[in-house]
Amino acid sequence: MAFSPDTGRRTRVTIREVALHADVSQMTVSRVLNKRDSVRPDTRDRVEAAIQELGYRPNLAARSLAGGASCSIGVIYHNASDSYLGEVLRGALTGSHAQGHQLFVESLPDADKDHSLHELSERLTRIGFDGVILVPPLSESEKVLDLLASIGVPCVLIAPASAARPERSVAIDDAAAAQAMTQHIIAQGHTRIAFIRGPAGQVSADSRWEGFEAAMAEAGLPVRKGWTAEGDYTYRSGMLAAEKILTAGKTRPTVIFASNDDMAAGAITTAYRLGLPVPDNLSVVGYDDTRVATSIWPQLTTVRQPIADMAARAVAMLADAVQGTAQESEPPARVVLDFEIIQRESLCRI
Amino acid sequence: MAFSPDTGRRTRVTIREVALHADVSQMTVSRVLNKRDSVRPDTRDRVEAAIQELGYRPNLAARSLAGGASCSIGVIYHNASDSYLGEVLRGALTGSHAQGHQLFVESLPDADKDHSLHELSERLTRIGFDGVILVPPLSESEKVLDLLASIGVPCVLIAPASAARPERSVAIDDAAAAQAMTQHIIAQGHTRIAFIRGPAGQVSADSRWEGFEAAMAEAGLPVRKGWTAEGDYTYRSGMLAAEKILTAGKTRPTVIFASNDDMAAGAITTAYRLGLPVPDNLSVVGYDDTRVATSIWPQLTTVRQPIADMAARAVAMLADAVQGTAQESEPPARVVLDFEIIQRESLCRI
DNA sequence: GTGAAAGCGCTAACAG
DNA sequence: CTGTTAGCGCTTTCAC
Repeated sequence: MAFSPDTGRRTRVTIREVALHADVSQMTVSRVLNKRDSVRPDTRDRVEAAIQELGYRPNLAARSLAGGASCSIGVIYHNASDSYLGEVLRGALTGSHAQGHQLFVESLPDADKDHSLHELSERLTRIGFDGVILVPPLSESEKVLDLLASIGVPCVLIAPASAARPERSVAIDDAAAAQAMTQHIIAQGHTRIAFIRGPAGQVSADSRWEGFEAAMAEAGLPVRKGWTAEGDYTYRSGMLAAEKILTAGKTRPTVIFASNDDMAAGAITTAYRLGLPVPDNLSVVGYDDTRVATSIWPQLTTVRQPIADMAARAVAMLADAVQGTAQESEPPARVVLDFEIIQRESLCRI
Repeated sequence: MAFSPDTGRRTRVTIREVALHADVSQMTVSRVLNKRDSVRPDTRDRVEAAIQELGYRPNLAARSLAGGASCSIGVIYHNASDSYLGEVLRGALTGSHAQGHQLFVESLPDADKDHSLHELSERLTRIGFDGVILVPPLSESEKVLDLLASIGVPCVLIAPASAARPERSVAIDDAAAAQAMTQHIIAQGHTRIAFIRGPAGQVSADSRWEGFEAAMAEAGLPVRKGWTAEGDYTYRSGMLAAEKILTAGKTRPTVIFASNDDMAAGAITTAYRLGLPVPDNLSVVGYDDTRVATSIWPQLTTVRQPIADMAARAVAMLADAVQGTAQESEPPARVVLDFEIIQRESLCRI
């Protein structure tokens, strides 16, 4: 560590000192740092040793200034999506630092009110983001997308984009995930399976439903009307949907598959109220693996989305788009990441 | 907007163009931007007009590079604190951008394992944060604090620091908040009040308990042993605590005050299971105003902490500390922000 | 393969 | 009150 002579306070090690120490030029250090061109192996080793020894860390501000490639990215979200937010921010932060971008966060109080839309429009032009990342359910709001398109701000959706939309997006394959989870449920011996779906018309909700149907058909199991309900992704709607399902007919399902964790949590509460402890008398599974999944009891068997990775990826895509690095053809506009089935206590064998 | 002649793509407006446009020097623009010194009103107006007209936005990278005052700040958290995380990051992001700092996020998988502590220690020295922000419950972990102290990394705790600790902190007055909430409950006509406290020994848990006791004493109400239970801030422990309280004696409390929202949610579930709908037959209140508070039904009456503000403040304090801007005397090492009582549906008059 | 020069956009320090 | 002169730490040209 270097110390400034006057104050004695720590001064950050710069590339210059590393160069001096390794007896090379700054450029060579920079090349090693960026794994660029070819640097002779022994030179590289010498530089890396110096970096290690001096405890050098690059100054991101300097880098992005010199590189000229930095841009300011806005993460826009809406209250209802708070469950993702922490993860999204974490991922976006990681992704933007790696590339030296400036990250901003904006919340849109109410996605449906024109008032708020105008506000967003103003803020957007005032701050002048180079690009914008939309967190669900904003990423499914046609109004917001249209607004962005009219302003001409490039954006990336963290969500399954509807096929009709030209926007870039990063998501998991909801249909495949729901199908995989349904298969997992069936593999546990269940045959009487109920489903709580999300709002009709929302791409992600529709896909999850399709995946469920596909797996049921594949297994030759019936999708009973009385064992199907629609919710709006809230805890409350999960309670109501479960009540409808569990009090419908004479026979009850042995498991309820809810399209998100909040509704699964609501279903569990209803089950208890009806004297059906989970998972002893009824299994419940969720989707998303948000915080509720582990903060309730029993903890939810659910589908995990790699939210942080998705956000990091979104940042990278956005940067490419803004800087024109991405050629019109090469990188796919829609990135699909892998999901994971997380087995916890709310689902048991039968 | 300026366009580069070759590509036709937008090029960011710089301070230079603003200066040209307003017919002043860059310095004057800079002074207007930073509200520094005195600039003649009409000059200022001219500059501001130019900024507006050109749609100028400062380049944070350049600013922090030139200012030399930037530092890299790590936000360190632990799984259990995820409920805050989104808010913390939001606030920290805002605070750090305003001052041009670099923000990093690190998670500590398990705060109690030595293994993980070593890992943190390594990462800390490797990345070389200039300072660190600790999110609860990490901010109450003596081990982590000791580690940080031994490495010599300045830190700010988002939490009530124990009086014995020298660390800087930003928090709300937990005792006062719990007392205010208890008074609010009493004002609704309740006299049979139960309390679910957090882990004994944890500063915040102890303070909340003290606040509750103080308000009860003040109102001349008894704190019954059977109506008191301890939890560990999890949903599960809230269920158990509520079960203990509600099945204890012949008379039941009319309200349960849980020390956090998760436990309150657990208490509500237990209440339903025991045939006591909330809030008709039992009121429940929480603390923190995290996401669960509004994602369950009925929504929780709770105490709100201004988490984002706290984080922003923490960033500012940390920057001061790192840069030595703060004189040993002047700014208080412990900042206390205002809380707020949020009235929702889970508490009703009696 | 490596180095020297020039500057990214901004703000400190001093002049005037 | 305002302008001039230097850089901040890094990367981009170009040379060699």
